[in-house]
Amino acid sequence: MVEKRPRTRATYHHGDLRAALITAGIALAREGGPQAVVLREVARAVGVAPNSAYGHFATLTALRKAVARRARGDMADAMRAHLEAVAQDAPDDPREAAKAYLREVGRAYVRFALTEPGLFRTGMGGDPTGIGIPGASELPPEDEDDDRTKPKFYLMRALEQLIAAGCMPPGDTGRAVMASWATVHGLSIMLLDLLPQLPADQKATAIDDAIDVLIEGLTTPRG
Amino acid sequence: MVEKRPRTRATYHHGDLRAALITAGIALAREGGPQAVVLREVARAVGVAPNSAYGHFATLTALRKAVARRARGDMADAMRAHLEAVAQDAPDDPREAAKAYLREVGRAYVRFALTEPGLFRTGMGGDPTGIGIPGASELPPEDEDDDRTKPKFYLMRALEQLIAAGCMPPGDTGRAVMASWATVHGLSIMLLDLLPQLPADQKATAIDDAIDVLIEGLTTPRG
DNA sequence: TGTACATCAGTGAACGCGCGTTCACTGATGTAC
DNA sequence: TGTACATCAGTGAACGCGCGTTCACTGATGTAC
Repeated sequence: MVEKRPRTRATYHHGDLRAALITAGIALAREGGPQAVVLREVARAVGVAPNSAYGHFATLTALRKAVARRARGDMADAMRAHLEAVAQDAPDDPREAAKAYLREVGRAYVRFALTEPGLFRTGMGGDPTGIGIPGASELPPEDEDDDRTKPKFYLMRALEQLIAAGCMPPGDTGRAVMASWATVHGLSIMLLDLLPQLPADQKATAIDDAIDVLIEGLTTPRG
Repeated sequence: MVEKRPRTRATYHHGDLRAALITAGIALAREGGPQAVVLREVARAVGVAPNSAYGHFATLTALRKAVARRARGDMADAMRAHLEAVAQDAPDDPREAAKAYLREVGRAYVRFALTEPGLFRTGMGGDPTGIGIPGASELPPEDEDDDRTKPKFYLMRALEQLIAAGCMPPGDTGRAVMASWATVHGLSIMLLDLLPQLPADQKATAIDDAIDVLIEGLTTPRG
C-alpha cells in the first residue's frame, strides 16, 4: 500500500510520467515483491489515471521489466558501495586480497537480498509469469549488457582477480562462475525462503561459512 | 488449465474429497507453480462446487500448505528413488563413496527442480505470500519432522557419511549444511530463474562443476 | 507579439474476468430402535 | 428387516473485490504564420 500523492499537479502534463511510474513501481516492489507491481496501484501511487501508463508502456509486463531492470541496477549500486567501503581493508598479499574480494562480493550480494528482499526478488527473480517448464521464452540471450549495472559484473570481476592472483587456473572460469553464483544466490534464497526466522547472527555465520567453503573449493588445486 | 472431470459421481458424497483436492492441487502446481493452486480451479478439477473445499480446509492457505507438503514429499521420494538407483555404482573406498553419495544427493535435488519446476517451487519456495521483510511469521520452527519425507533428510545423511568416512570433521556440520544446501538450492533456482535457456548439457555440467567445488571445499582440511 | 491549430499526454467511464468467501440449503448416510 | 431421524458432506447462488485493458474524450502544449 502506497499513499496516493495528495499534491495537485501544477501542470496537466506530468513532466516525466514514465520515470515516475518506474519509481513508484520500485517502491511497491520494495514493500511487496514483484507481485506487488500492479498497474492500477502504480498509477494510484503516482496520482494518475489507471490507464495513463499505456502512453509509456505497451503492457503491464513491459512496466514490470523496466522495474526489474532498475531493481537490478539498485542491487549493483549497493554492491559497488559495499565494495568501495571495504576496499581499504584489503590484505597486502595479492592472493589473500583476491580471496577477500570474492568474499566481499558474496557478502554484498547476500546482504542486499536480506536487506531488500522485495527488490532482490524483483530484480533477480526471473520471469514471475513462467515457471520454467515451457520451451523457454523466445527472447534472445538479453544478457548483452555485462556492465556494472548488473550484480553479475562484480562476481566476474572477483573471479578474474582470483585468476590474476594465481589462486585459480584460467580454465576454471566456467565452473567457478556456476559455483560462486549458485552459492551466493542459493544463500540468499535459502535464508529468505527456507530459514526466514533464523536469527540474524546465525544468518551472518551461515553466509561466511558457505563462502568459506566456496573459496576453499575454488582455490584448492585439483588432481 | 485442468479439464473438468466429466464423470458423474456415483455417490453424492465424494468419498475422500480432502485427498482429491490435494491431488488436484498438485496437478495444478505441477503445471503452473504455487500461484496456480487456486481454490476455484482446484474445485473445478475435482468436479465439485467451489465452496466445498471449506469442509476440509479452513482457508485457501491451508490447502496450499497441504499441497506444498505433498510436493516436498514427492521431491523426497524422487530423490530416494535416484539414490537407490545409483547405489550399486558406489565406489569401494569409503571416502570416495561418501563423496559420491553427496554428489548424487545434490544431483537428485537439482534434477528434481529442473524436471518438476512447478512442484519444486511449490514445495521449496517458502511462503508465496510473504516476501521476507516482516517480523517473520509467528509459526514455530515447524521443522520438527526431520523424516525422509523431506529433501533435507538426504542432505543431512550425506554429510553424516562424509563425517563417518573421515572426510570432514564433525564440528563442521553446521557450515557444511549451509554450504551444501545453498549450493544445491542455488543451482536449482539459478538454472530455473536466471539461466532458463541454457542448453541441457551445459546445465548438467554446471551442476557437476558446482558440486565439485562444494565437495572440494568441504573436504579440504582447513588451516 | 498574437493567434490558429495540430499534436500530445493524461482522463473518465466502462468492460469482463476470476478470485476467496459467505449464506442458507438439500440430498445422502448411518445409527437407534 | 424396517423405519425415523440426526448428522454429515457437498450445493447453488450471491457478495464484493481488484485487476488489465479498451474506448472515445479533453485539456494543455508548442509550433507556424
